[in-house]
Amino acid sequence: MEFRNQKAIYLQIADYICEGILSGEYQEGERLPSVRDFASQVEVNVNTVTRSFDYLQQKNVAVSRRGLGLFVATGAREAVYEMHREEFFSEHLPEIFRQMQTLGISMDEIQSKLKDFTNN
Amino acid sequence: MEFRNQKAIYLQIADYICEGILSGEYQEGERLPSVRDFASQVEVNVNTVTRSFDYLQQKNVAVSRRGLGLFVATGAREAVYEMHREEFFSEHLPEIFRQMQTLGISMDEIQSKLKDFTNN
DNA sequence: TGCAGTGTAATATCTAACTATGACACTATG
DNA sequence: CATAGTGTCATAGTTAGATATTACACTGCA
Repeated sequence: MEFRNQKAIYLQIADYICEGILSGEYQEGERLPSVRDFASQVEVNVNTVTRSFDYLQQKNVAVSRRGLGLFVATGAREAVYEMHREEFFSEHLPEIFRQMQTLGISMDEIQSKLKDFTNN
Repeated sequence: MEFRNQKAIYLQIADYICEGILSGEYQEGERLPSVRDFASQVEVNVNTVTRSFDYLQQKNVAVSRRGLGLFVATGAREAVYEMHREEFFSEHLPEIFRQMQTLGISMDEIQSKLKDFTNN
C-alpha cells in the first residue's frame, strides 16, 4: 500500500477499509483482518492500525469485540456512502472546480481524461 | 485565511501566493508582502511564512533579496502554471475519478454541480 | 550616520503522527 | 486447563510542523 504525505497514514488505512466496505469486499457483520495482520500487510506499526480502528469505531463504521476482532457495523455501508458523498461534493469537488478555473481547464478536457482513465 | 488540517500551513500559504501569481495579482519582478506583513495578515507565525518563502525559492517561483524583500521570479507564472497543471492531472483528477467510480457518481452529476458552482 | 524595514538565523517549546516494544484481558478451541 | 489469537493499554523515542522570541545582517532613505 502506498501512502501520501498530505494525509495521516491511519486515516488512509481507514479510507482503504471504507472502500472495501463500499465495494462489498467487506460485508456488514464480517470480521476484518486483525491489527497485527493489517500492520504487517501494509508495513506499518500496530499502533497506527489501532488508531485506524479507533477512528472507524468513532464513525460507527466498525465495532470491536475484545478477544474476537473488529467487525463491520450494521448500517456501515450506508454510513460510509453518505460520509464520502458529503465530503466529495462539499470539499473535493469545489476544490477541483476552483483549480479548473485558475488553470483554465475546460469540462471537455476532463471528459477526455475520464475516457483515458476508464480505459486503463 | 482559512486553513485545512490535511495540508501543512506553510504549503497552503505558498499555494495562495502561487494563485496570486497565476491570477496576475502578483506580476513577475514585483515585490511580495514582507514575511512580517504576511504573518500578521494571515495570523500565523513569522517562521511559518519564512518556510513558505523558502519553499517558493526552492521551486524557482520567487527570489529573495536581503534587506529588500521577496520578489516574483521571472518565468514564475509559467513555472507555477506547469507545476499545478501537472499536479492536477496526475494526482487530483485521478483521485476524483476513483471516488466517482466508488460512489457511483456520473459525469452528468458533475456537470450539474459545476453549473451551481459557477453561478455562485 | 542613524533608523526603519527587509530577510535570515538560532534557540526553545509544543503537538500530532508514527514507531518500537512489552504487557494485559478476553475468547475460542484443542 | 493451556494456548494461540484477538483487542487494548502503557511507555518511550523520533520526526515534521507550528509557535514564541531574540538577534543579526543588509538595504534604502531621511
